[in-house]
Amino acid sequence: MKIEEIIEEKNLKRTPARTELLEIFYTQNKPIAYEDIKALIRMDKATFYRNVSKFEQENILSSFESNDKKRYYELQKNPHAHFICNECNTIECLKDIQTPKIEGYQIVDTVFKGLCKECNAMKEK
Amino acid sequence: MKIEEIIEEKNLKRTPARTELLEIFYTQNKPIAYEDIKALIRMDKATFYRNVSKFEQENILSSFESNDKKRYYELQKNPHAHFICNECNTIECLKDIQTPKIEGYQIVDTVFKGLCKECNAMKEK
DNA sequence: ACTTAAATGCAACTTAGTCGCATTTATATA
DNA sequence: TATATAAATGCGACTAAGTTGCATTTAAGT
Repeated sequence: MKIEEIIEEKNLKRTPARTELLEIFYTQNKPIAYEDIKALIRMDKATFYRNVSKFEQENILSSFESNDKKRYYELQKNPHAHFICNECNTIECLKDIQTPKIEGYQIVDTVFKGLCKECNAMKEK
Repeated sequence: MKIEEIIEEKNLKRTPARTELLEIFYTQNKPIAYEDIKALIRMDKATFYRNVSKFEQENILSSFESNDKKRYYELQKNPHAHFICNECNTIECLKDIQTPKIEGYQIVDTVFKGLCKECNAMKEK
């Protein structure tokens, strides 16, 4: 689906800031925080935060907080779980892991925390 | 296991601040953030953060970040997953959900995000 | 009692994220 | 095509979580 279609489908105003943001989220195929994106965008940070917040309400983006206190945003097409390593702090997309269902709840995102493959192997030695 | 035993088992110095902190974590049987605890403790916030950080290194506590940007800490005895509601922001302990294993990784904590039972039922209507 | 490394308190600092307000702009309608 | 208006933006000030450096205190071994 094209960016313009997403914006219009949700009855949002099609502003340059929003197009710019969604284009970046489409290109970067991983969760990104404001810090990662700020050099690429022209809008004010208040505009950034207001827009991602709106996108989240509209289920265009999902987000989670990482160990570094920053909020990471990602497009909601192809939802998948994430793994945050407590040792090296990298964030990994787990596209092959299916997350469990919980009766009555609606799960939008799943975050596992612990030791990633590399750090875990390191520790075994 | 008693608090004194935990501290000594990990070869930590037994200070009043640490005893106080662990006593609170034992009493409160849910994840707590600095804001929740600050009225109850006498230590400086730097001491709080340095200690919970140390406790985490020693696997006495685990932590995760919630929607409100705050880090929540919880004792590591009886580890279990958590559910954070994107609507009402409550944090729920999922003691009956067993978290999936991932080959090669060590999972310390699992956080599900989405709509809790109440908010999900509300939305169905 | 003495020694010493570790823990603490304090104050200054950093930075993610928010908010109010004046201005601008996308879109609907006449 | 001009106009009205609600929504979006930029700016600047603000909030609060968490960190850091440093001087002082303290737990624990000898």
